[in-house]
Amino acid sequence: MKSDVVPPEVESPVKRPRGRPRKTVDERDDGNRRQALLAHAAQLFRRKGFDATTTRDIAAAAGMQSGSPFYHFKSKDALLYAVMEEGMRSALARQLTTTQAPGYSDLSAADQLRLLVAAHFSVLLGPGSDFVPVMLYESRALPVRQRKSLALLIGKYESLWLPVLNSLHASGQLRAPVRLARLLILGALNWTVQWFDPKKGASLQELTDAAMSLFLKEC
Amino acid sequence: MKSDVVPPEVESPVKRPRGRPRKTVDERDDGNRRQALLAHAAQLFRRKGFDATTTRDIAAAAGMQSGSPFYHFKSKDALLYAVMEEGMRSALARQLTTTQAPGYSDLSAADQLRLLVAAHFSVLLGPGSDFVPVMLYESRALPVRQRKSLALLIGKYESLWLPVLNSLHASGQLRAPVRLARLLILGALNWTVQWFDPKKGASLQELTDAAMSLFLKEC
DNA sequence: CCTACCGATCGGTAGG
DNA sequence: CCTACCGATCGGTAGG
Repeated sequence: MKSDVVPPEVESPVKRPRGRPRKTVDERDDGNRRQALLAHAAQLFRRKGFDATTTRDIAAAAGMQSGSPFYHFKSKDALLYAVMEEGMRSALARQLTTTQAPGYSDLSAADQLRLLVAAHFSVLLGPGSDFVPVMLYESRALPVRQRKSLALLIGKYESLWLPVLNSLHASGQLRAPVRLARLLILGALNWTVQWFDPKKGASLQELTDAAMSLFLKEC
Repeated sequence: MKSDVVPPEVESPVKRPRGRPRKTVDERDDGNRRQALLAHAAQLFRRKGFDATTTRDIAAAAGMQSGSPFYHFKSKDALLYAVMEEGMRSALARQLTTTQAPGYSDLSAADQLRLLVAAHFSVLLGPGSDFVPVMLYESRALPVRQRKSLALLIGKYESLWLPVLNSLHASGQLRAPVRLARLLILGALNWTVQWFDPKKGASLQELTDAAMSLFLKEC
């Protein structure tokens, strides 16, 4: 197919007043259209993976034409990064409201860990939780630059677990080295994305109980 | 500039009669070329993911031209499946030689679990271990038909853990429900693919010790 | 296993 | 945000 048929009717006398919108920013804040794109992108990235999801898929899911996502995001990578950043932001916010709630510091270390685990599961498996799983399982698709930027947030999130784990290690309820214990515990939690189905089997509560009784000695 | 570089030694009189080889089979067993394709595919699938790896990448890594992988595998999907099947086959073989070794049944349940964990880590993180990680992290890319076929092998592998875990549960060394415990434990182990680096940090031995002391009560 | 392709698709863009 | 594209790439194949 060559360039032969140009429809002559598409000639508007009134051009756009000030040219096209700036393209130098990664995204524009045009309200809910951008949010809709993010939510559908998160869902599709989670279900099919980043590479197997086309920008056309995302546009169609949001009710747009194929080129329109690029009005809101300058590239597919930028969309992925926005999804992941939103995921980390919500995970961090959730964790902070947990640890800063009144009475948290009065709890036993075991109960503190239980709250952290429950919050982690909630943001990972609860309703509307597509952003964090995408961050966990698709970060390989991210350019190195942005991966490092995300690593800062991840490091902050992981460091929030250390005081509790140190305390449990000191009291003998956690015997494994704290650094390895944190990696193994978070691994067990993160892997639930692969098999947990809220509509059948165990509840989030039972899952949290099982994790606690698996990790802690309390004897 | 094409028909002059045919090495005369590959011209076997009994080789191929004429025409092209049958295409009805998924693969042909032509020895090490097929194995080389599999190994390079496993490595690339693991590092970049299935969708981000092109059949041209694989061909180049194996020193072939872009169309040649399709002489050995009828599709990119067939290559992925072959990698995964090889992964599961080696994992099962490893696990069976562990549990059927002389003296295994005389060990304590805790020591039996330790052997299973060590074998799992070996096949997951040891030298030349690209096949199992691909199976763990890329099965979403597999057509449903073949995914179900793999699920049989996976179920068999997972069921091998149940006797040991049941025994530990009965003796109080494992308090979590066995079904959930198995999922959480294997999750913790499988996630090590994301962070374990054999060239720095802990050794496989230390990793196994940490996992055992994290999961078991031994009190 | 190579050469020489093809049809389809995809990320992205010009211009409005 | 839509229309109408393009250049590049990719899985796969015909024929030897």
